[in-house]
Order: sequence, then structure tokens, then C-alpha cells
Amino acid sequence: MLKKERQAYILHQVNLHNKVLSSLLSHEIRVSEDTIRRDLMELSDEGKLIKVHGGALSHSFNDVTYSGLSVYSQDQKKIIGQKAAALIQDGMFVLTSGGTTIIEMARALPPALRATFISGSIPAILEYMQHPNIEVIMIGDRVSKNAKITIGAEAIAKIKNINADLCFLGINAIDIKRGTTENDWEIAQLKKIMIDSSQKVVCCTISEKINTLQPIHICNISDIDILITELPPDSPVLKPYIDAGIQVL
Amino acid sequence: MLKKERQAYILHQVNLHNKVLSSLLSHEIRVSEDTIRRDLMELSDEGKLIKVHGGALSHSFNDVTYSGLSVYSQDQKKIIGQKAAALIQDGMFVLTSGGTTIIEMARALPPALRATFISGSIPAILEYMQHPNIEVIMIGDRVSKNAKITIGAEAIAKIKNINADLCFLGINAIDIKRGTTENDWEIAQLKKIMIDSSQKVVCCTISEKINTLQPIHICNISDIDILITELPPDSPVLKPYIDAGIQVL
DNA sequence: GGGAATGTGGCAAGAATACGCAAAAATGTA
DNA sequence: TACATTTTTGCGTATTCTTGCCACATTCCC
Repeated sequence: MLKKERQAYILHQVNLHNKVLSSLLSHEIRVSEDTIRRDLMELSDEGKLIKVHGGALSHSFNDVTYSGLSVYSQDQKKIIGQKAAALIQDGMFVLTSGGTTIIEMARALPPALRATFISGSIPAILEYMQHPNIEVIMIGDRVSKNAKITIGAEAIAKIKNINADLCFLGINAIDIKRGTTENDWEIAQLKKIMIDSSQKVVCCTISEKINTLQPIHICNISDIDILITELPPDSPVLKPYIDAGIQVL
Repeated sequence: MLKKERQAYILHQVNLHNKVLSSLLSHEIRVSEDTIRRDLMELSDEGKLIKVHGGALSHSFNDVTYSGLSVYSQDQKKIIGQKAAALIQDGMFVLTSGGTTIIEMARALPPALRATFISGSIPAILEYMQHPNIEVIMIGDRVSKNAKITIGAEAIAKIKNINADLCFLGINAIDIKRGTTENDWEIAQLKKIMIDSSQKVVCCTISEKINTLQPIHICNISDIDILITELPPDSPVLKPYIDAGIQVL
């Protein structure tokens, strides 16, 4: 088993179970605990997980301490949310992923809007529920505790049967060559299906995620219709994406 | 259980109940009181809570002023929640409705418990997600904004396919003759199906709902296996239900 | 005041980790 | 291809962390 492969597996396990034990992993992958520990150290240095005595934890465990960082980009995300909300018109069927940018979009929805929102993300659903006039559809399945989203074959099958007007994805990494990428395999699968089930695909992300990569591929640049960031559309960072035919807002 | 994990659990409990007792925690998490005390010390040093003799208090405890009445009803529901949680054993599949009593049950679940919880209630799912070891399945469908639960043909079909060990229903009205009743037609439908899909049916309600009626019929007394209230089982109010063959806790 | 509960500090066993080192594997270079 | 260099991995040892237990002090409650 390759080192990268091993680390990807560890990361997947962490995102899946919120925790991993060095002893268990070393037994599973049949390498020494030293190797596992070194992997965990590296992943921890990269900010992918939190190393603790005996193993590692997912970041979602202490999002209390992380809130400082998210507050920082809160304003940026509000701008993105407003741009995104402006795309939705009465009567539309809208499919959305989870993520803080999507939450901000939900908060920016005009109260008079009448549309149908479909999502598996629990925080997103909670926001949509606050809205007086929109219809909310929850995708059911096993709940991933760290992603706070429903994940699994059932959810995928359900989304496949949908034909939505718009699909909003909060994304963690986008690159002009590699397209959008993700670090959780299952969430990547979900997003792929959501893209397939929608007429138009809107990607929302703060600018610092632009030109970054994560291990798992979601879609190519050509699959994206609209890209929303907090920057003005004529920012030089966004030029390559406009040239690639994406509508940038 | 990892140290960080344990501390996260303690913190969650503190924020939930505004106080924790060392003795209780040590029993729940199955570690010595020394360990709990050390954890509380550390968390106290980090400013996450306030250490006191015998346990710890939430920091927000100061500015929380309770209205005496609501606390009273809350305490009743906590008692119900604890009785209900005690019924669940490792490996069980548990189907639950929504409602405040069910939420209290979710909060009373021992952290070591490994079981699968299935529900369409969003507040209930949120509570289950806090638990370190239980698997959570969300039933999907249209979201009813006032009931905060997924409702519809899809949800009903999904529940029909389940064969659960236990079904917990928070009920608003129970009567020895008319059985349990409800005031929302769709929720009544859901509860009916949930009863059909479970080996054992547990009804949870505060005693003031006993011998009351609502317009829509859910099930008869004979369909109920266990009835949980905040009262001791030998209370005279409960006598008719025991005579009817229900196990009263 | 007195008994019970709780807290303190020390200690020890066991688990987890850091560190240095060497073998093995991969990579680079002539 | 042959050889040097770097990377990766596993092992032994010393060290640190974690936890439970014990003796004893302190606090709480009646």
C-alpha cells in the first residue's frame, strides 16, 4: 500500500467515524504504529485532522475553537450568499449541498420567494425551514455526523430521480485544470450526482479556495455553469475561469 | 474512548444541562472519578466550564434565569427520558417520533451505547448526532415546518420497509378507551406506520396528557407495549393502563 | 461536631510517543 | 547498469501521558 493511499484511507476513516485509533489502524493496514503515527502527524500538520494521544479526531469535534476562523470569512460568505440567492426565481426546484456558504445563501433568500429546496444537509434544512414561503424536501439516509449530511445509496438514488433547475454546491477546492475536488469520498459522490440531476450548476466558494486541490475529484470545470466568489467578477484570479466559459459572479 | 472525546462529551453535557456531577459522569463514561475530576480541571483551566465541588457548571449558568414552571415540566420530561433511554440496548434498531420527550430521551442516552436510531424528526436527529456511538438514519421527504418532521408518502413508504426493535412515540393524548390520539392528520399517519414497523411500542408522555383526547386516532391501548410517564408505576392514574396489560414504567 | 462526600498529591502500571538508527525501497545520476 | 542519495519503514530504548489507586486533607451537610 502506497503512502498516499494509506493517508487517504486514514483521512476517509477520520471523516467517517470522527475518530481513529493508531492501534486499530496499524492492525488494519498492517503497518507499524510508528508509521501510522507519522502519517497522523503529517495529516495534522496539513490541517486535515487533529492528532491526539492514541489516535486522531476529525476537525468537527472542536468546531468551537474553529469558529474564530469561520467568523473571519463570514463576511465574505455573506456576499457569496447574496449573489447566490439572487439567482433563484419563483417556482424553481433547487438542489443544494451543505457548507457554510450555502447556509449564508439560505439566510439571504428574499422572504417573498416561493421555491422548492432539496437537500440532505441538516444545517441547510434548518435554515430553509425558517423561510415562510419555500417548500423544503429532506433527502433521507444515514447521517454523517461530521458532515451533518445524509449519505448513502438511498440518498444517491433519491437525488438521481430529481430534475432540478439549479444546483448550489459549496466547494472546498477548485482548480482550472483539475476542476472541483473534495476530501471526503462519499460527499464527492453525492455532489457528482447532484450535478447530474440539475439543469445548471452553481459553485460557491471563498476566493482562498481557488486554485487549490483535494484528493477526490468531483467534476471538471466544463461541468460548472456559474462560479460565485466574494470577489468582483473582473478580479484577475477569476480570469482563467471566465476564459474557460464559466459565468462568474 | 479518547481523552479529547471524553472531554467533548462532558462539555456537551455541561452545555446541555448547565451542570454535571463527577459521580454521574464517571458512572456514565465508565472511568474513575479521578479521571473525570482531572478532565473537569483541564476544561476549567481552558475556561470552558466552572469547576465546583462535586462536579461542574456551565459558564452561561450565570445569565440563565429560569421560569419556574417551564423547568418543572422540563424535569418531568427528563425523568421520562431517562426511563426511556434505559430500555435501549446495544445493537437495537430504534424508530422514534419527534417531540420534547423524545429529545430528552436522546440526551439521556449513555455514551457507550451502540445502536441505530431512525427518525424523521429534525430536532431528534440533531440530538442523536451529538452522540458518539450511535448510527443515525434520517427519513427523507417534504419537511413540515411547524412539526419539524419529514412527512409524506415517501417517508411512509420508507418506514414501512423498516423492522425496528423499539418504537418510541412522544404522544399528546392518551385515553384508556380511545387509545392515543393526535391533532395533526399526517403525523398521526406516520405514527401509525411506525407502530406497525416495530416489535415493541413505547409511548412517552407527561402525566397531564393522560386521559385526554384529540381528534385523530393513532392506535388503541392494546397496540401499546410500554407506557412511560414521570410518575412512579404504582400511581393510581396509571392503574387502568396496567390492568389493560400495558407495562408501565 | 461528626460522618460522608469530595479534593489533593504522590505513586505505579500500562499505553502511547519521541528519538536514533539501520535496513529496505525508491529515486536520482553518471 | 552500477552506484550514490533520499525516502520510507520498522525496531529498541528512553521518555511522556494517562489512568486508577491510595493515604490523607478539606469541604459539605445534617
